This record gives sequence, structure tokens and C-alpha cells, in this order.
Amino acid sequence: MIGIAEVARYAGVSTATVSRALSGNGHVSPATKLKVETAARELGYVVSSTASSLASGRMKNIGVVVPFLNRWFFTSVVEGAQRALLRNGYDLTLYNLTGDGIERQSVFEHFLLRQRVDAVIAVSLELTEDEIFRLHALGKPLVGVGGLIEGVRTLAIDDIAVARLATEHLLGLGHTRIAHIGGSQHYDLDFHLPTNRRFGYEAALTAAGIPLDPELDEDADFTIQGGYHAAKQLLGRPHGRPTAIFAASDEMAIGSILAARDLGLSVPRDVSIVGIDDHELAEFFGLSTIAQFPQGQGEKAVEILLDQLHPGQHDQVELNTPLPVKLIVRSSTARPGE
Amino acid sequence: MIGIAEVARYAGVSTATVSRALSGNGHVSPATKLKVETAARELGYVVSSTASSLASGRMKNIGVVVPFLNRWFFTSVVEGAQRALLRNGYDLTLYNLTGDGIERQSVFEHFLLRQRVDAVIAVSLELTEDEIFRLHALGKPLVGVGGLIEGVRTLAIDDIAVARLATEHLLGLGHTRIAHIGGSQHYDLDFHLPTNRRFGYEAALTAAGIPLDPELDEDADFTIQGGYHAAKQLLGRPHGRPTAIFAASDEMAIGSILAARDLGLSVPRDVSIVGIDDHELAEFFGLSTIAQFPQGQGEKAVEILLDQLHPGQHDQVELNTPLPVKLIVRSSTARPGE
DNA sequence: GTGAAAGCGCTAACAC
DNA sequence: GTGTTAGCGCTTTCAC
Repeated sequence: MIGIAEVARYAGVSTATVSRALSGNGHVSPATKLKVETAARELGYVVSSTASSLASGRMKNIGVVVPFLNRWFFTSVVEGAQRALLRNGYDLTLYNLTGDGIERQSVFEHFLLRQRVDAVIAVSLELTEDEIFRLHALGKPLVGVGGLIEGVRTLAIDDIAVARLATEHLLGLGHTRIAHIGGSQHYDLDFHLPTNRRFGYEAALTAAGIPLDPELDEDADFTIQGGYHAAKQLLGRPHGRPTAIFAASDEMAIGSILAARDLGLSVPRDVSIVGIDDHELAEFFGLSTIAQFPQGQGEKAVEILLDQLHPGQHDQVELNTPLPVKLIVRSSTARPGE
Repeated sequence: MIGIAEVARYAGVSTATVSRALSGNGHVSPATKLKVETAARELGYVVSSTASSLASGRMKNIGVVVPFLNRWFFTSVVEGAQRALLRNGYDLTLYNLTGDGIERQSVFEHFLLRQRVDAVIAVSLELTEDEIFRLHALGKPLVGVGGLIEGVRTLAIDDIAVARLATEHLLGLGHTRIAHIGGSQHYDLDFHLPTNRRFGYEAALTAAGIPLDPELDEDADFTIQGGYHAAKQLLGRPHGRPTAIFAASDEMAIGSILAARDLGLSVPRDVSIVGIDDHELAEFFGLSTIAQFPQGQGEKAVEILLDQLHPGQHDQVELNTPLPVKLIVRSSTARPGE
């Protein structure tokens, strides 16, 4: 292992100068800087991140905590975060909390607190007060993505507004019997996201003067399978079949499309279906949806954190811009048939 | 930040003893060990991983490099690896090589080599000789998952055998016009996986005395969309429609099922379809497939690496057990219709 | 079984 | 702008 001393000797300068030249902290004349860089390259020198971290207190590493990995939203956020971090010379350490609470406790007790990360991104994860307290106590910036965390800067779309917009899209087309497929209480662990989307749906109906019909509300688990099952129940009933379905996620909306097909119903002629996400399969299924941009959310989370870690070094992140969403109308929604 | 010194003082021992007691390296009397553990807990002490790494040379961190994240196979491997690492007190640093080659170079130049990881898992990634050489030069164990890497211990199913098995399943049911949807040359970047699966398909047909028909071979990109498009071409032709399709991945097989439905063909009555993977949606679509177990592959990769890092400390990993695969027959395959 | 002390390789004052 | 040097907080010989 070739160290900073060799580089210094080779370049004919001190180790301090090598450190400064390579890290960009502190002033070094352009000439020496070049000399050092050349020396480092020729010797194949790479800083020891542990030594560097120990001396500087900076890890150049941020922790990303997700509840699952096998979901489009989460992996997209991680991809976005990864890309932004790579650009800035940071590593991404991934903590996947799938499974029992023991894993979760372990992550907090022994990993995050082990001074391995400069900051933490919590994706769709409700942290306990204690967990937040401990992170704050360590001076670790923390940002949430995908749901509100008490007392923590969070990046999340306005679930109520988005659900309302989706429902209004259906109302605007002339639908009045609009069903909702949303999350069950069980799924409400993180952030009341299902609850908020239901609120948006109900608000839109109420504003349009349409009474809520509990018969038109089915629970599902945010998967294609779950959406399929729920839609079957809604669309299979002999009387009062809805003419439109608002599913709280694209996965469930896709399941609904498949359910409609299996029942011999045509989308959108017999039933219109709208989702939320703009999932990678949404276009393939012609699904009308409200796009959110999870990769962008991951990138933005990183920018916010880096801004906190190095104030003023980055383009000022617009902290208060609401997250973008976009209604994308494809072929799964139309005016109700006669 | 409370350090090892405080714990030592609090427990009335030396820092050396604290280190030994907490890390399990070296002998400490049960009594002192208990004292130290109590002290550490009461003071809320957590080792500084950077200091520990610098002093010991161990990072307790392994790097996982993937070409994408938004694919079921990759996230499954990562999940499995993560779980196994967590159990062993290791962190997982994720490198996603999506995008241009610059990212890739950057990962190798500035990240992996920065002494951040003890070992590397490369998932479905063909490494260059130079990349392998550099990792070996650093003494970093390396294991590949999902494809052979020259000169590197690799975990991969036998693609030829698996493809052959899938094809034989169709042959055994009595099919003779069996189409293949596989990867294009373009996708062949990593490991000739598509090529190997094609070989297996061809071998099965040849062994059964069935001549290969280039008309029955379509390229796709391993996505649902790609499989859909390819299957449409195969199933839409007026003459010589295949009675069965072997798709080289479940995503493409699912796309094929959807294509058949859209053409008004019934699966499996009009066309049988088999895939490879046992994707999370396979059961939902009733897809017959050859299961591989990516989570298990990720776990096993970790076990192999830990075994190399701490020889003899773990249950001996069976290095030479072939990776398990399993034919799962569901409702997408049947005898050909009349 | 336990303690003393010498590093691990770098960064950041502080001097010049 | 550059060099000197004292740590950063542990681990690990080497004594005892």
C-alpha cells in the first residue's frame, strides 16, 4: 500500500501539501498541485478513506435506509441518490429493514451510530422519536423521502392533492361511480400514505357533490396481485359496478386493468382506471397516472444533505419547491360508456 | 462522543481490555467482559468504525456492484447479501453502474480502491482483466454472482442446463414447434447469459431430433415490454405459429402471456409458455418456470467472502454445490391443442 | 488475563 | 503557499 508520504517524497513536497492538493482544501499553487497529482497518478496512490475519515471526521458516505428493496419506488429513490452521491464523491451504504424489528434495532444500534455515515436518508420510513433523537445527537443530518417524519426535513409529494387530482381527472371525464383501491390499515405503518390518498379521493368526490359509498372502497396491499384481487371484487358485482377506479398506486392500477380484462371488461370503455406513480410498466399498460419522480427525489435528498454538510458550496437547493407531479393521460381513462 | 478511554475508566480496566472484550478478539475473563459490556452499554459507547478500521485494517464493509437496480434479479441478490451481512456485523456499500462508462471507471478508480471495502460482490457484471487485477492486487476477495468471471469464483446457475430443462418440459408435453425469446447480441454484454440459454434451448431440440427453425427465434431485451413485442411477432404470423414459447426470463414470459391474451389466444390451450427465474409475479400469472433463488445467491456470496476473510470461523461453505434450480409447473404450460 | 504504548495514514492547526 | 507536527480513536504486539 502506497501512502501519502511516498507521494510527498516523489513530488518533493510535504504530506500536508499532498493532502491539500488532492482534497482541494486549502490553497496550493497550480504548479505544485499539478506535480502532486502527477506523482499520485504515477504511483497509483489512493487515499485511505479510513485514515482520512479518522483525521477529518468526514466519512464521505451516507446511509440510505429502506423498508424494502423489491419495489419500484424504493429502488428508484436509491438509484437517484446513488447517482447524485457518486457525482460528489460519496459512497452509499444501504440498510434494508426488510424483516423483523430485530434487524431494525440492529441497524440503529450498531450500524448507523458507528460513525460510518455523515448523514442519513430514510425512505418511506417512520422513525421513532428515539431514533431521530439519536441521529440528531450525533449531529447527523437526516432527510426523509416519501413521507413526513416528525421534526425532520422531508421530501414527499402532497398525497392528498395528488389523489384528489387523480379523482378529479375521472370526475372531469364525467364519472360519478368512482371506486377507490387503497391501502389497508395494516399498510398504514409508514406515514398514513394510504390514508392521505383516501382523503384526497374523498375530498374530490365531496367537492363534486357526490356522496361517499363505502361499497366502492377496497383495501389492497399496493401490489399488482392485491390490486387485481380488489378490482375483481369491485367489478364483479352484479349491481352498481363502478365506471372508474382510482388506485392509490400504479401497481394496484395495473392489477385492476388485468382484473377488468379477465372479467371481459374493456378498459377504458367499460371501466376507466387511474393510478399514482408512473411506474415503469405504466406506459406499457397505457395507464393514466399521476407521475411522481422518485429518482429526482433521491437526488434532491442528497443535494439537501450535501448542502447541510458543506454549507454554501453547492448551488442553493430550492428547499421549498413542492415536489413535481404530473398527470399523464394515457389510454386507461375515458368518458364513461352509455 | 464517548470513547474507549471513558469506558475503560468506568469499568476500571485498560483500553486494550475494552477492545478485546467488545470485539471478541483475544481472551478476557468472563467477569471483566461483563463489566466492560455493562460499562459500554451504560455510557452508550459505540466503536468508531473509522478508528477501528484504521488500526485493524478491517472495514467490516463489503461492496456490491450491480449494473441496474430496477430489476428483480439484482435487487433480490442485494437483499440476500444485505441480510447475510447484517447478521455478521457488516455493512453493504452499493455501487450502481447504471449509465455511462464514466461512472464505472469512477467506481473503480475512486471508490472500490479507496480501502473502503474488505471484499467485493459483482452481480452480473463482466469485469475487465484490469479491474480484476487491481482488486486482487489490493488483496480484496471478489466473488461474482449471476455469471462467470474469468479467474474469479462465481455463483451462477448453469444457464445451458436450465434452458435445456425448460425446453424439455415443453418437449415432454408433446410440443415440437417451440419458439425461443432470448437476448439480443446487445444484451450479451454480461456473460453470454442469453447466448447460453439459447444453446440450452437448441441442445434440447437437437437431442429430440427437431430441426432448428430460425423463424422461431426472436430477440428481446429481458423486459415485459420486450417479451410482449417479441411474442406478438411469433404468435401473430398466419402460418406455422409455434405451440409453445420458451422465454429466457420470466419478465419476457409474462410479456408473452399478455401478448397471447391480446391476440385472443388462450394460454396454455393455444400456446404454452415457460420462463426462467420464478419472478415475484410468476405465480400471479400462473407462469411455469425454472426457479433460481437470487436471494440465496446473495447470501451465499457473502458466506464465501466471509469465509475467505476469516478462514475457519464459519460453518464451512459448500463451495462446490451447484446452485439450486427447480422446475415449477403452473398453469401456463400444457399439452399442445389439436 | 491484563496493561502500556506504539502505531494505523491522514488532516488541520500553527508556524513560517 | 508550504512545512512541521500533534492528534483522530482505536487495535495489537509485547511485557508482565
